[in-house]
Amino acid sequence: MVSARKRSRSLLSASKASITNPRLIVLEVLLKESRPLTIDQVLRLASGKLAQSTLYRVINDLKAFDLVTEFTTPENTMVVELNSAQGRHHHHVFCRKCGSITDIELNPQLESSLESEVKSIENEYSFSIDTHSLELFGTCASCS
Amino acid sequence: MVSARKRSRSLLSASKASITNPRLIVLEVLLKESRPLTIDQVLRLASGKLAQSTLYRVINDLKAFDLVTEFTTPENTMVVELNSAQGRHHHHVFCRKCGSITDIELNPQLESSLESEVKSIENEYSFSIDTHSLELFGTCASCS
DNA sequence: GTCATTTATGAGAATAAGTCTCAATCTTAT
DNA sequence: ATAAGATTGAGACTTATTCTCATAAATGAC
Repeated sequence: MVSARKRSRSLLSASKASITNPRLIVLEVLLKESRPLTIDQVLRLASGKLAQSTLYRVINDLKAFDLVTEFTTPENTMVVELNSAQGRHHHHVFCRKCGSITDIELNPQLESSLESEVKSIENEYSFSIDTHSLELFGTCASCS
Repeated sequence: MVSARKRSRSLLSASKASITNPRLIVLEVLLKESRPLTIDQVLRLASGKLAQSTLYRVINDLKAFDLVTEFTTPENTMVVELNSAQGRHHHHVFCRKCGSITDIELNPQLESSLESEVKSIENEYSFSIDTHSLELFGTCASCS
């Protein structure tokens, strides 16, 4: 098992991005947690080794390198998620109580009928659609 | 055809909410436009007859009366939408260029398989899920 | 209708998330 | 090892939303 630090390095060098401490820290945190994290969570997990402004900037950089994806919770806070090696298309479940975010995958059949529906919506409304996101809201196991 | 003002009044009285000018103005604007509107759009359409702080408060009130729904665009700005009489479950398409928002309905079959998938996700992840939202992103007809 | 009580409003202050600035510090390629 | 270029940190700034509180409007009892 390669260390998170080494994996972070190779992610950056594979992206031809310069290898700096803040970037490594953010990637390591995301690799170790392997779940979507809010800014606050990343900041806390980096335990003060990171300026807030740097974190925001680093996230934008990593997004540009296509290493992470950014989205926002229903409460409008920014969330970062590592684009895993496989990078499967997936969706999110938000817990209204504790705010936790869980990745889910739809069963492939449904996902593909969703995609064909999207195609017919493109026609019907003459939109051109490049992504979709399905979000589920409720209460997680530990909160109910 | 009943006037927007009258319809707004009866919406409020049906909700046992007190009938005030700002509330009427917001409801009228939403009734007249009959599409989701951002805060700025509502303010502009109310042409200065409404304090910004009042608008935010009124929106929260109307939400509490279950007369409107609030959500946010991918750019994180608040959007209000009237809960129409029928109040059909629907989804949104966002135009990345002009920011316009369009309501769409999925074909009922797909919507119901989505719902049964949601049920099986509830089991699999032991979440209890109360709503879902599907959002499509792309470019609208007039922008492409 | 009038009045007293309750409730909502407006204007601006306060908060909070995210972005920007710029001098100082790392990275990289040579 | 060094110079050129890219990145960082700290805090100022911006912008969206919420809060405060004195004033004004709405309601319900008479």
